[in-house]
Amino acid sequence: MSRPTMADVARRCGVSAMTVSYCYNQPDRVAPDTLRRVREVAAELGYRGPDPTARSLRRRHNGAIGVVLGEHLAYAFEDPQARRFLAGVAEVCRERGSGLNLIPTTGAADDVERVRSASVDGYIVWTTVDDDPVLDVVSGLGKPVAIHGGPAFAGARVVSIDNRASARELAARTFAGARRPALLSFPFDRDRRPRLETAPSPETIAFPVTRERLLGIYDHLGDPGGLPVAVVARNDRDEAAKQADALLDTEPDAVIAMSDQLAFAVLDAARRRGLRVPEDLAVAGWDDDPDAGRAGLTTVAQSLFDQGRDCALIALGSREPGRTAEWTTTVRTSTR
Amino acid sequence: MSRPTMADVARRCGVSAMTVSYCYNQPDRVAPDTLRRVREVAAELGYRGPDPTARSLRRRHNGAIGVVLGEHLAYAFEDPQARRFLAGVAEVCRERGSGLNLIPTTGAADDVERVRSASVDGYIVWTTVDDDPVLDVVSGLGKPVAIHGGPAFAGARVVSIDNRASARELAARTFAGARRPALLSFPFDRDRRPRLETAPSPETIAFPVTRERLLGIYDHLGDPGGLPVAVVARNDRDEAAKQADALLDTEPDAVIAMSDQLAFAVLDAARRRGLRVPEDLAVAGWDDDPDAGRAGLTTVAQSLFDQGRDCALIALGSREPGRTAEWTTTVRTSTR
DNA sequence: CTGAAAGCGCTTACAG
DNA sequence: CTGAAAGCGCTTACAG
Repeated sequence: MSRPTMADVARRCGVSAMTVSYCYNQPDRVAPDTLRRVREVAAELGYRGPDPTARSLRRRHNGAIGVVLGEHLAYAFEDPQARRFLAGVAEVCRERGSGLNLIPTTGAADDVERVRSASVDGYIVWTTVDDDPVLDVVSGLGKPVAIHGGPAFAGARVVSIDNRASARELAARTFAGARRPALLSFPFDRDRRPRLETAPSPETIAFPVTRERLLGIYDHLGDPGGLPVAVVARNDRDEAAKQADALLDTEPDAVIAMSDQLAFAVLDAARRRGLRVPEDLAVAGWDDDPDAGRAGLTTVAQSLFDQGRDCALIALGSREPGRTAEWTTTVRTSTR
Repeated sequence: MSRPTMADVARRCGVSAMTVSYCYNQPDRVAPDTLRRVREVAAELGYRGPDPTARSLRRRHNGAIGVVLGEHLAYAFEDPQARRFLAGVAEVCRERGSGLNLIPTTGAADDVERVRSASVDGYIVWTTVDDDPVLDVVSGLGKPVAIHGGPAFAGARVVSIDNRASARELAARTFAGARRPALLSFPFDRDRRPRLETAPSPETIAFPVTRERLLGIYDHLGDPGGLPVAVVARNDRDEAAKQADALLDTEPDAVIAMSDQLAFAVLDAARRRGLRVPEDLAVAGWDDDPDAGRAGLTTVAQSLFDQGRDCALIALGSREPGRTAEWTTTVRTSTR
């Protein structure tokens, strides 16, 4: 015999399968003697409890949520903010006894099927582009969907700060009195090609968070004029060094970076050039990273951990109305 | 009507359910006209494809592996080696179209049930103790199990370097000519209490990797005598600063650390005290971290990424005999 | 190229 | 306190 089933245990005990089922699901309802017998026989047969898949089918409930990551898993683990977010998701999963299914996607053709065929009760989408086919599939499944950072999508709820408003406020602070503002930006789209642009059009940006922040900055500037915008391949301090340098080559006197990691790259580059911060160069970022205080960095503080929690609650079917996440500008010494 | 099922599509099409099934699973076998009809009707009804749970039950195959993490998820993400390991696991999952289920455990009572009730085809166990009840459950499920680093367990395969041999060799190198060797160690057990011990007994150590490395060091020393052993709470450079200091207070002239992260903590502490490396203090670690070269650190190189791959292949049921992972000592300038 | 039937292993509302 | 029956949504080997 291969793995014993509930029916095997029942037969061997001389009881019905549903009595065995009750032993695992509502042991109080079963006579103590029966319970003991069933447990003995189960141990003897090597039966370890109800098959999770069969149980899920019957209960119409998987006890797991899927987290769709718009990048390689290794990248998601390397990004400090992604880690904080996932830690928040994991905390809720633990509280609720729920499983956590990681689904990395990279834009490949089989992404959609891998996402669809995950046995989960709800989805969280992390880092996606406006036209991601995964959004369409996931939102048509009749399961709850939380999208972090956007885009808004019918059948899904977005958890995000108001990126545009935060960018507007940060620009007002950082670009005050500046003559040559500049921006170090997250990638525009999935190809993640690093480059230097001038006042790019927001419509060309596929990542909603990036686009909203650019829009907020344009809101403040009124006319983006010749705003230099360096685009990094990903949110990594060391990898961004080159683009930070390219940006400083344009001789800005104020730089907004789309994260503290990128802002650190700007501060590193400024130090190499002997620039004084904030006198020669004002710098600001997002996230209020643990190192931001030490670095004196002005930044938009937000809790990715809490946003991870919110997304998990949504994916688990909590009915609370999605509220916009909180943010606040923490002003330190890197701005004038 | 709630979510449409395959039967709904079949009825609406005037075909049998199994023809619809074939449309999704073996479309070549279906007449082109039928295929088109079925797809049309499915789209119309909002049917997105076979239910993953029902399919899994029927096929007796979940298309996912479970990774049991012996710590909070946030910790696993913070440890560079854990990240490399998981990246290796994820790579195989992508190649095979398999899902990846993360199951953090902390020694709590409900760990066992959460692990058992995951709908997965195989397990990987990362960072566990000898008497972990999870090992017992997982190995009795009739599913393939890979344990990283040990302990050996009936019904499971271990993927690991020979930690004892590597420690012996590293000790021979690092402690050569030393009069006062010392050790900065991983935690001994799940309570992860930082402390300073003297020549602790290997039997008191619940984590197999830690124990094997201590044994290898004792092999070299012959008599561990008064070997100072500082124990950290976890594998984190900054958090280990305090224990590194406590260890240097014993005035050793050679320190082996159980990872490069911990070795960096020793180098940091040595720098603060103005000690010359290796003249005053020899230092060595494990892992050959990306930063180890820059730091001139002698270390036992191993690929956690490849070990992650191996574990994933085992968990997916690959029949290859488990081979011991490779390691090699990379000698740099931190030892004499 | 398509279908009738069986069955994956379990849980549930209902009787008794 | 326990059981007979139905059914969760699908796939498969077999006929035709």
